[in-house]
Formats: sequence, structure tokens, C-alpha cells
Amino acid sequence: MKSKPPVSTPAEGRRPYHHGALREALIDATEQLLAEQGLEGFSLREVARRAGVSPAAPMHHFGDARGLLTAVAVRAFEELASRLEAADAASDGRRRDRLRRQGLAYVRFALERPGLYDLMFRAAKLDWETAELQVAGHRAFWTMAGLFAKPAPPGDMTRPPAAVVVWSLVHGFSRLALDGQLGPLEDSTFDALFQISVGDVLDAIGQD
Amino acid sequence: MKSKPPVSTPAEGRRPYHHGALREALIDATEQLLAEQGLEGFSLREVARRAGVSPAAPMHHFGDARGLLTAVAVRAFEELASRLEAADAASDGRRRDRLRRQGLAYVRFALERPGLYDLMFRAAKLDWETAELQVAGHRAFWTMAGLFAKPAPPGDMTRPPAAVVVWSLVHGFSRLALDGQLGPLEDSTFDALFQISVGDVLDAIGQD
DNA sequence: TGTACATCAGTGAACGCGCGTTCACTGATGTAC
DNA sequence: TGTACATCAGTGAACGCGCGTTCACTGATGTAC
Repeated sequence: MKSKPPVSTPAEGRRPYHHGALREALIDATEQLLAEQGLEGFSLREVARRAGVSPAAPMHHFGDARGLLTAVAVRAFEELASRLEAADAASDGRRRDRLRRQGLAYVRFALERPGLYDLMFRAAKLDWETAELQVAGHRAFWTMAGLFAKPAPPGDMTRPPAAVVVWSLVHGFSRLALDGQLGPLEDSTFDALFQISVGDVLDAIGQD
Repeated sequence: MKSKPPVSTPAEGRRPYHHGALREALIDATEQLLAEQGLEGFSLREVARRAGVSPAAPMHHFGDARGLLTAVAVRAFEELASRLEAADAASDGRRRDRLRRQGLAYVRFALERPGLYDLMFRAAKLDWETAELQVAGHRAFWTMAGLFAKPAPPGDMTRPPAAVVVWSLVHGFSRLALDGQLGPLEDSTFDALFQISVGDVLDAIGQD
């Protein structure tokens, strides 16, 4: 069990010089790290360690730490958008129901992925010039905002007032919950609190 | 101009060994630093530098960096509470007007003091066991929440649903604006955006 | 009023840390002919 | 089918940084008698 020959053994036991799928592996490792330690726990070196690669390796794929985090945020916005779309598809088709379901899905996403959610709105850690990020953020935003207005093209920062209200509600609720301002996380199910507070207001806003 | 005697000159030009009001000076320096560089720019050492004192000096007054930040947050919550109270006092006395004015005052505070506002909700940087912080936070919260329910005692995390909605709205709006999600800061006056979006919903909620 | 002494509020050097990034390099891959 | 060579994707050591905190210390203050 102890005597693996220290050199070669050509096709087995030798980790290859090239990783093969390092880019994806680094993004996965970052997501995992954020899930475990939160955004404050992130470091490029730790991610490299988890991917089993030297600290300089990530640079080849992302340029710098912000580049990696931006790629992670793109995925996160895409997942958020997908969840909102799925919630919408599960609705009865009336705006009121579509809105309430999307609102709940939004809050659940934030509470289930606190590290990712922090990242998505920490502007200094991201490069919002990146086209993919703009597209993914745009898609998520307009999944909800589309209930109130025709989507603006990506890159356009137009924010219909009704969408600002709805986004403020769900984002504010999520942030307050995540930051511990709505009581200890372990005690309460925020779903219930959401339903009797923000959810009811969404109902009113969603009325045709 | 060049020949100040290098030693003594008893009562003048000698900075005294004891500062006299270091505690306040450190809090002031921190507020200034947060205003200039934001929360990410904060460091204990930089604050000590600005107060003209050795890096270890703050420990005597605050124990550690969190202690200092907590003291700063106490002041910040007090200022927020004062502004909400002032807005309330300027109202016509009807709940609808009281709520809308408080909401606007809240958002203005957040946008005028971004570094402080970040700090107030970054739980990891603060010690929420500190009684003064609980009291100050409680006072600010219940200035708004008092429009909907009888205040709970400090330390109690009860959050009336209507207050959760209102707080989510103004906090969410503030955060989105600060994080650049409502468009570039330099272009727009957020007051106007607030009035036609969140403000109108507050009106509806404040209706008796 | 004077004096001893405990206590308080500072100093400044040092510790130990982990970080992002740079650098010169090397091993592997893929492409042109 | 083989071979030269450019390019790509890694290594691992090192750089330089600023940080929060600790430590042994000292100067100033205030209190007891």
C-alpha cells in the first residue's frame, strides 16, 4: 500500500500536466467555497487549492480574481432567471399569480444561496462591463419586469417603476433576512413571513 | 521657520502623551474614512493614522476592530432614527403622510451615507450583543414600525408584517440604488424615481 | 499640602498571516507542410 | 505519416503588501492618607 513508484507509471496515478477542464472546475470550486464560507471566505488561492492547481493557474482562464467571480455571477444570474421562469410557468397565467410565485422563487433563491446572492450585488467584486454578465442580469431582471413593461434591450438600464417596486420588495426582504434583521434564521421559516407580508403586497400590485 | 527646538518647549508644540478625547476622535475618523473610501476601505490602522495615534491605541477603548465599528454603527442608527423622527414631525399627522415622509428620509440617509449604511447591515462586522447597538437599532426600526403596531421591548425581534413590507421596500430600494442596479448614480435623482415607484406604494400601505 | 502608588492611556516594534499577482520556466497539444 | 514549431496551460517560488493584534514599556493622572 505504501510503495507507489515515485516516478512515471505512465497511464495511471499520474495526474496529467494539463487539467482538461480547469475553467469549469474553478467555477465549481468557487461556488462550493461560497456556499461553505460565504463571500468573505473567498480567495483565489483557496479556490486554486480546491481545484488542486497552483495559485497562478486561474489567471490563464480569468485574468484575475474579479474575472473568476464575474464568471460565477453569470451562472448565478442564469440560475435565478431559470427559477423565475419555472415559477412563472407553474402559475395559473394570471399576472397576480405569476408575480407572487416569482416573488417567492426569488426569495427562496436568495436564502438558499446566500454566498452567491451576496456576490451578485457586490458591484466592486464584479466586472459589469462583461457582456455575459449584462445578458444574464438582464434576463433575470426582465423575467419579473416583463410583467409590467416591454423588455428594454440588454445594456439599457431602463427600470419601469412597477418593476422597481417589486424588485425592491423581494430584494429588500431577502437582504434583511440574510443579514439577520428579521430574526434568527434557525427559528422561523421565512416562507411564512414572506407570504403574510411581501406576498400580500405583490398580490395587490399584480392585480390587473 | 526651521529651528523649533527638538526637545520640550513645555506648554506648546508638544503633543501631549494623552490624547484626551481619543474615543470620540477614533469614531469621527472612522466616519470620515467610511465616507471617503467606503466600508471596504476601512482598517483599524488607517483610522489610528488619521487620529495621529499608534496602531495599538484603539484597543484600549474598543477592544478590537469590531468594537470600534459597533460604536460607529450605534451613532449611525441614532442618526437614522433622528432623521425619521424629524420627517415624522414634519408630516401632516396622517399615517399616509407620515409613512411617505419617513420612507423618503430613510432612502436619503442611505444614499447620503453609503459607507455607514453598508456597515449597519454587515452583520459580521458588528457585535449585535452590544446593548447600545440593540437600543439604537430598535429605536430606528420602531420609528417606522410604530405606524403599524405597538413597539416591542428592545431585544425582542418581533417584526409586524406591515413593517416588514415597508422596511423591505425602502431597504431594497436603497441597496439597489447603492449597488448601481437602478442606473448610474450621476445621471438621475433617485428622489424622483422613489416618488413614482416606492413612494406611491407606501401611500397605499399608509392609507387608514 | 505633599507624597506614594495604583491605574490608566498611550508608544512603537514585532509577530505571523494570507493574499493577489509576477516571473521564468516547462510539459503537452495541435497545426502546417 | 512524420516532424518542426508555435501556442497553450500549467508549475512553484518569490515579491511586496497591509493587516489585526500582542508585548513590554512608559508617561501622565488621580487618589488615599
